[in-house]
Amino acid sequence: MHELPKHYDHAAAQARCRTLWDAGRYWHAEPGDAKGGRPTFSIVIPPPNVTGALHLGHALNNTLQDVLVRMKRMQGFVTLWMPGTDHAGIATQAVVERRLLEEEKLSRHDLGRERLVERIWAWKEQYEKRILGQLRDLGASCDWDRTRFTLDERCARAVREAFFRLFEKGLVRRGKRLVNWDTFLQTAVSDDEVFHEEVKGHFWHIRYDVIDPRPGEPASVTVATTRPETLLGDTAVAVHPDPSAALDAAEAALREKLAAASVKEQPPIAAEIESIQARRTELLPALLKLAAMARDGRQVRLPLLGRTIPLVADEWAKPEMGSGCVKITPAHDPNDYDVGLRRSLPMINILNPDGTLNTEAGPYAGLTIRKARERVVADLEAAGQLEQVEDRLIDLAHSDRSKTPIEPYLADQWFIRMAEIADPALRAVEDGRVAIHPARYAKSYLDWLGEKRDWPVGRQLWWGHRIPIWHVSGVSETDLAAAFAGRDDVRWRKADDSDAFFVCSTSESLGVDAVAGRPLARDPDVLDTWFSSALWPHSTLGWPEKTAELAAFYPTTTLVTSRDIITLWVARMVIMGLFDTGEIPFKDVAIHPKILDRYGETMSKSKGNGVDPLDVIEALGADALRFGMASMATETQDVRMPVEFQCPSCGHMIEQTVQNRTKPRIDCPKCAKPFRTQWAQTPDDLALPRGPAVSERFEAGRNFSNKLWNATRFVLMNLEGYAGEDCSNGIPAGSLDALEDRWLASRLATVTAEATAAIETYRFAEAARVLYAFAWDEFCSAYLELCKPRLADPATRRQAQSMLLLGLDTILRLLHPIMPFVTEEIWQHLREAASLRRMPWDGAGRAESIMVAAWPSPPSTWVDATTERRFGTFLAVVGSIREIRSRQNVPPKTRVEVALRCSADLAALLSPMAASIESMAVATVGAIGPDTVSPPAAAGATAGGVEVFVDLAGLIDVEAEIGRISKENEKLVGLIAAKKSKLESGSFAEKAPPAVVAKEREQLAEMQGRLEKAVATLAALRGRS
RNA sequence: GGGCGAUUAGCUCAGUUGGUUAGAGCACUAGCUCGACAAGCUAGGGGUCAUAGGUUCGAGUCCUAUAUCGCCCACCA
Repeated sequence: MHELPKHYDHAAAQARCRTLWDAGRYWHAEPGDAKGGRPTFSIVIPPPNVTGALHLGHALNNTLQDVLVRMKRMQGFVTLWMPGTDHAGIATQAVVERRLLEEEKLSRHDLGRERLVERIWAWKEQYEKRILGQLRDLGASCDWDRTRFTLDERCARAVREAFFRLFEKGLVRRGKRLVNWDTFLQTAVSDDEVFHEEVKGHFWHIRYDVIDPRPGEPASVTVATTRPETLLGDTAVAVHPDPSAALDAAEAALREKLAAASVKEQPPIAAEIESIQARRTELLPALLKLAAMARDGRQVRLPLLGRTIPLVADEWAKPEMGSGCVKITPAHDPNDYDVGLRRSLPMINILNPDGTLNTEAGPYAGLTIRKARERVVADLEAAGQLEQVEDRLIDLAHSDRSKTPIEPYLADQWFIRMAEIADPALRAVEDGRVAIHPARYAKSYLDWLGEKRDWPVGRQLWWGHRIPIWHVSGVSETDLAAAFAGRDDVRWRKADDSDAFFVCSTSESLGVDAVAGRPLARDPDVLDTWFSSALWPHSTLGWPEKTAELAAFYPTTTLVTSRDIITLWVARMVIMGLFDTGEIPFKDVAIHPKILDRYGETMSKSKGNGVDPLDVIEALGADALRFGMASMATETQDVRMPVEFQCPSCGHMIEQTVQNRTKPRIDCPKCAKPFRTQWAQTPDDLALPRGPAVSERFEAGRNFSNKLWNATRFVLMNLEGYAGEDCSNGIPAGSLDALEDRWLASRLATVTAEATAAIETYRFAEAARVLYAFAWDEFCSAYLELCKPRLADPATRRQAQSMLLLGLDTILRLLHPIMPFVTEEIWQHLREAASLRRMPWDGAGRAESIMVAAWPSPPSTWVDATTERRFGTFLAVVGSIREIRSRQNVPPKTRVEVALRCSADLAALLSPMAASIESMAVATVGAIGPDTVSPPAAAGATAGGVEVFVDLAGLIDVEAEIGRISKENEKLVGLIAAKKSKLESGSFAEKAPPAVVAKEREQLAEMQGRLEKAVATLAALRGRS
């Protein structure tokens, strides 16, 4: 006999399974296998950044992908899950640079481009290994032989080719753009890499004097700014061209808002209206004059530098705000930049790339922004130009990567024109070729893409794909044509604003030093990380080569990702996939929720509210983590996950709160022993045992693993004498005479269909719930219990063994995508102990691993609603006996005498089940049939049309029974009254569909019958007491 | 400012096109060491489905408003 340990050992099982899977390479996909018409299924992993370790979001994302991939593989698809990591340009370089500065006090310039890139590669090797290891720990069945990296040679080739094609079509341009400049990393960053944070600041009111004011004209204008140092780059002061009309419009808008506002919102709006009215008398006359002066082309003097700058009329200056006038610094403010373009103003860049001021700033050149601000303010004050200083909270843009303030900065940038290439991507989602699940997320995709904003792709970094462009000046079109004659891997284009040429090539090196004696200079920029990410589905498969992989697996089937990168990544993949290959990159996009902590905050390492997936894997097992993840993957937007610290000494769970989550050590309130957290710094703290941050939400999965393990343990303990099935359809000889066997077969067919459909439509939580409930409540609690007496009887033993194996094996296969380790471990035990078993859906031979076992496909003829209903009656009878026992405080081992009154039909059904009732309810079943008479002292109940009598003679607490029945009757009377009034109200019976009405009547009759009987029982009991 | 979503048991969440007496896990209460499983078994308590209106024979489910919370996007001299 094959006996298992009492507890499932997840650590040992995980190690064994990984060895087995790697030995068999079951995760590997060969494109050649798809030739015989076998369907394919492919997924590319959203490549994790090599900046660090995987977090719970990754665990969720990858669990869901693996669930899909494992099911499809078992269903016989040629299944590819492409793994890989992302070089994450700016993020990775920032991390490495910061460490360099902290540990060696070196900047990237001290090291130089080549050596810095070497350092980053070393970092990448280390973290990539760790990340891939974590994915394996999670059980991800990626095709490890194909692991890619967004910066590897294959991806680089695709990047050069894609860029080249964009360049060739004139979609890559270079021009002046106002960018978010990160002065620490000295690169432009995209809007997506910027976060806003409120900081305390000031609002400075500065007076600019009008040049040669005429009588009756204002002698000065006052403007307000939070960044006084930018006045050094001012090239105008703006006033609204028609301040009177603008005030009217502002007031009208406010009045409209006031009318629609709630009572609570009204006062501040009313105050705003008042302030506008006040402005009409206090400010408007001056503004009107200024507007007229602006039309006359009058000028003001820039304080400190003394330059003369024009007064311009522009709608951007809002008369209802501030002084009504605004300084214009086109090179350092996005709105001012627009004004500058509209009014053809000069644009003066006052910053060096490192954030110090350049020579345009005159005496302030060389100062940092902070120092310059102090000096400018002091000098303004000394000059008497500073009118007022207010304290104010400022929403300041910071770089996501360096955490330093962003400076808007005018610079030459590469960008990709979206106008032409966005349309096909819009259409692909509009017409459903790319389907987003849940569908509501399609809106953010379409909205974002509809704006068709140019994509700035250059980054002034060293870590990334170098832009495949060379600059050359002083040459002619003819020189270039001569130099690159016969080369179709080279294209060039004249710069828009100079006589230089840009030369683009798909080759890594152009192979020439000079064109007509002029040197070629490689562009120093690298591409935005998202550029290589956008190519990920086709670049990993070998594009632009016409590889077998590309033919077999592209377009991929499904992309699984979280909602925050729908625009950044999903949309760009669709754009580039269509542009490069003419085909969509994937058919389905499955969006999954974000995991938040108990307060609804996003998890992050810096907040200290995160959970390390490896802690969960270690403490509860990878299957527990995965089951929890699948259960959380509902269609709602976020999932809250309360986090606890687990005391390493006593196992006690300590709720993680805002107060304790950043403490380096915590004293366990139960055992009083201290443990350390991720924040431990001092040697004393570091010496303590570590208390992992976990969540009780994963315990259900751990318990479920153990439940499956023990169900298996039971089956294996009872396999003696098992000789395999002797019929070809997998259903044991003797067919399905027993009700419970027909029921099991029916349930297996139903549950298989439900679970399969749920996974196929990305309802992972539904799949987890259905399988959990079936395995636990139906297979273990009901079927397994029923088998106990049958296994003891030689006449039924063999049938029970076969059916137990059928049920267990099916459950294992259905659960394998969600819980691969425990199901594989059990599978291997079954291979050993029950090698003769054969499932109806198995072909010849037996799978060495459950990974490649056939997905169950019970015939729909197994589904039998009548049997399921009847079995429900049986379970209800057992349930009501148990309930009576419990209420009567009958000791668990004491048998009770039971009689059942029911129709002849039901009696025929229940009689063969008597032994089962006896074993499940610790009872002795007496009479069953229509003529059954209630014992004189009995506790009664009605269950699915069966009257259950438990003889209480000698055991009972009659008063308790009277109390219970009375209480129940009260409830029943209420329900009956409600139902009656509903049926008799007239309108219900007239208007509701007949089927619904009939059902209601049926229920009413049943309730009334039940009540009558209960009243009779009550009378009998009262008579005795 | 624009868009999207959430509000159901103490906690975390399900709840299909409107139709039995609204479910699960955890937590709670009582009882249980019988050879599958105490990470378990049996039974139980606990919900005017955020609030106010409306549509309907019938609303957790549909509509309108309100409140609270969250996310995305844009903007803030």
